[in-house]
Amino acid sequence: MEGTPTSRAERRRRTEERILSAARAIFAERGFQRTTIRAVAAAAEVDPALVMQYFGSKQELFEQAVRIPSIPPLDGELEPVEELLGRIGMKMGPLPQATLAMMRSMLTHPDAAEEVRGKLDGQVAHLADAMGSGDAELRAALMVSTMLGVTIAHQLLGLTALRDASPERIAETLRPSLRALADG
Amino acid sequence: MEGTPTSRAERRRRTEERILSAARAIFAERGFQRTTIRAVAAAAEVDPALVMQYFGSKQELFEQAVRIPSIPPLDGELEPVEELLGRIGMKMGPLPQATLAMMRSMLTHPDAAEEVRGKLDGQVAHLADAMGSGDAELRAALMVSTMLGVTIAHQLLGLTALRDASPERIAETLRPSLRALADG
DNA sequence: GTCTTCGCTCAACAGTTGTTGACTCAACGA
DNA sequence: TCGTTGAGTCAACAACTGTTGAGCGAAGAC
Repeated sequence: MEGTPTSRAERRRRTEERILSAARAIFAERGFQRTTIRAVAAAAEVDPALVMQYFGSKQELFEQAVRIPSIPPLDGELEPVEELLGRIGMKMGPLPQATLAMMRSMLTHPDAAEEVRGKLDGQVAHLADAMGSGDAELRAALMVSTMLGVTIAHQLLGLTALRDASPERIAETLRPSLRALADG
Repeated sequence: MEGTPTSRAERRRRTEERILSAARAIFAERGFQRTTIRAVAAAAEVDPALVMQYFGSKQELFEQAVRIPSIPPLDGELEPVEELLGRIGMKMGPLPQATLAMMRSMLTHPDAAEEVRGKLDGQVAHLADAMGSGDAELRAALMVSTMLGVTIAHQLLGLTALRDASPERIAETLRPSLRALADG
């Protein structure tokens, strides 16, 4: 029993984070449309009106919830291709809720689609200009698409053959395939 | 101006098909949740109540609309793996609206997710038992996931690098990658 | 202690949704 | 010709949705 456990500013930050956390979880599980402000509020043990007061609209709540702390760009050492091949395992492991929420919504929420397309286009460009040859952009796009497909099948659809495979094993098995795309 | 262009039975079949066609288009474009009975009815130039009278519920309308005429199983000649590799091009070309509707909805509509998972699991099993070796099932699952990812990126997200690439070129570039998975 | 600020709740509005029942009218069988 | 069937419409209900404004009560400033 602390005397004054929460100052006003502290209280605000906590409930705000509680709402964001609940929103991330529900957006990730149901996608944008099927997520209701009321459901988020209930999960955060808060009145629905408070969610509006904090974030203005459902759309802005979504944007805030899926805004990712921006991964440190690169260690700058490895070639992008080698780095991707090295990080497959990590990308197969448990993804942040924000990413899942984004992916879950990208096929039915135009804004999410735009956002994801932009991010993927960026990865493609980044890979492509480290690959050189003529159809590098296409091959890079197929690498990114492959990662996307495996992630969806694994994390969102739960294909039975992938469900109980460890991230490392998936990464290992997938590597030759991506390698084939990386080279001509 | 035909005298009696439409018998009663004929009329019914036509409007039913008109509704189904409109439903497929809108489901494919917006997914299950964002598709409204009213929108389908309007596109079919029909009263919303008629849609209900014909199909009973939005869910049943969806099921009927995405029910695919079941592709002729196989020509029975080629090995499944070779057949997949041969048909990549076709799968990259314009897909039936029913398939697009299914894919569009699979991340946000539980029933669609279940259906797709089942279909993909089937393809995985079919591929896997033609591949033999130890981790065949995992490799088959990754092949299917790759196809899924490329299709999503190409048809639903519209990655810029894939948007203006011809189906044949995509198939050609993707083949070595899938080949690498098919062999150990 | 007082006044103010502000986190938070309550109750409600307005729009949209899936769904339903009563009704109209032309096609059909006798 | 006449009664019946069934395709199609109209108006409405009930539930749910995002969103809003008035108000309560405790933390903070003075």
